[in-house]
Amino acid sequence: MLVRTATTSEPRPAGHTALGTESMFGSVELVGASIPFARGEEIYGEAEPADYLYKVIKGSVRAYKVLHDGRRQICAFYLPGDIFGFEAGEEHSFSAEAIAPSTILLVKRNAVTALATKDPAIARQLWTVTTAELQKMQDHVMLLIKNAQERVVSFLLQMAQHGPGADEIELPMSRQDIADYLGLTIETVSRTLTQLETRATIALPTSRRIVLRDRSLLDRLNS
Amino acid sequence: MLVRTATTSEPRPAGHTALGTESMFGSVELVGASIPFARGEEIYGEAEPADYLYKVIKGSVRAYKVLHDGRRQICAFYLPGDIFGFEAGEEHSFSAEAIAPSTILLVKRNAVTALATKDPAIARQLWTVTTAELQKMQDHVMLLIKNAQERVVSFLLQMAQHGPGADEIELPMSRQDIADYLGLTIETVSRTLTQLETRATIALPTSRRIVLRDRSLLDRLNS
DNA sequence: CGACCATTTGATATGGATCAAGCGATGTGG
DNA sequence: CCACATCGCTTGATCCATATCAAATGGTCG
Repeated sequence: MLVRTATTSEPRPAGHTALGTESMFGSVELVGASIPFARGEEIYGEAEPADYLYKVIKGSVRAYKVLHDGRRQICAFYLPGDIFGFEAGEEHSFSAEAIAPSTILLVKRNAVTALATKDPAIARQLWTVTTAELQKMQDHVMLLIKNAQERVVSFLLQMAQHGPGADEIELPMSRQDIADYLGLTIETVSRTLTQLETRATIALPTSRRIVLRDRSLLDRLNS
Repeated sequence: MLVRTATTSEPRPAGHTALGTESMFGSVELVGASIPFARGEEIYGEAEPADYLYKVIKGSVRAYKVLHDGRRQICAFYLPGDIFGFEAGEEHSFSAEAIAPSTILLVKRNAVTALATKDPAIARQLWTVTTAELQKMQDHVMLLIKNAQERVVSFLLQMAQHGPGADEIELPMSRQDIADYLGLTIETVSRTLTQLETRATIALPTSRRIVLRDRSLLDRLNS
């Protein structure tokens, strides 16, 4: 899910005219508040009014829903540069929490949409970010029909695309978070990772740090 | 997934100012071609240029992706009134086929987006339809973490919201299509349906026609 | 009627869940 | 500085929901 956003903080090739989200959230009319959140703190809850759009400046965020019986599904992780909080209606359809100590930039949704009606460039950016989100959701659906190993590998490759270090991943989330994102149990995630380590496909220096040892094999396992 | 679109052909209450998709696809500048498709015929394929937006006039459509090994995941069904073909990039990220003989209205995507930059109302509609699509995808993700019975029940209730007959559903798609949408096998779908019938929760006059006998129980099973 | 295809039903296998225990890192108080 | 509690993770044993394999049934069209 973290794959295709065009909103990383990586340098852009010169001459690339990409309508990054910089202008949307960087617009003088729109500067919002940069607010710190503690680990585990709620940013917004399901069914709360969706008055803001959010951008991760530092840290990471999980967006999730809880079923009646307590099962939790994490719909997305948002890392620095990602924008979230888009909603169909006037209310949030899921909750969002900081995974680690995070800084989040808040911008009034009204302000953005109002500006979008005047400035086609802003409108176009909103569209781009939203369809990218749609794409990520579709990818998530495809992920959920795969088997456990494929899910874990897909997840690792997604995470690898975000960080700057190509083959080394620093996970901001717990095994439980990964499990709830992949639709697996914590035990299955753990077992799958040790299995990959045993086969020397990855290395686990610590539980939160993963080194991709055999990228081509991982790509193959990813389908 | 078929739940929350505001684009059914049902009569709207008088005085309701909903920006239906009527104006978007009905705009004089935008009238496109109404094209007939045979059962099983491809409307567009994955990775083809996404030059059009589509609206189902008659019939039904399945949008799907196929994994390397042949597993097919149906991402969405589109019924009369539904609009589809939104994409993040310049290419379709999945394929679309007519399930039954269908009439599809095609409109140049360029024309719509160009018009959207001039007409905020059109832009707003595009936004609404896209976030509704996003919502449906999220619902689909939540569906895929449920057990077989819950998935089938969710599906039936979704389908029931579309048709005018509250408790009687005419399915346009095969068991295989349902299975590929729910991430189950055809056998599991069939067994679950017979099980619901045995318990008098539904009736199956024919395999394509389903009567919801105990709506409150179904609602409870849906979570 | 007979061929074909979709659906249902039955028997068995299996991947991942569940239940349960062990382990390692981190932190706290004596 | 060291017992000891805590928490997140890993590992093991068993169970179960759904997949898989296989066959029977039923509906449709020539």
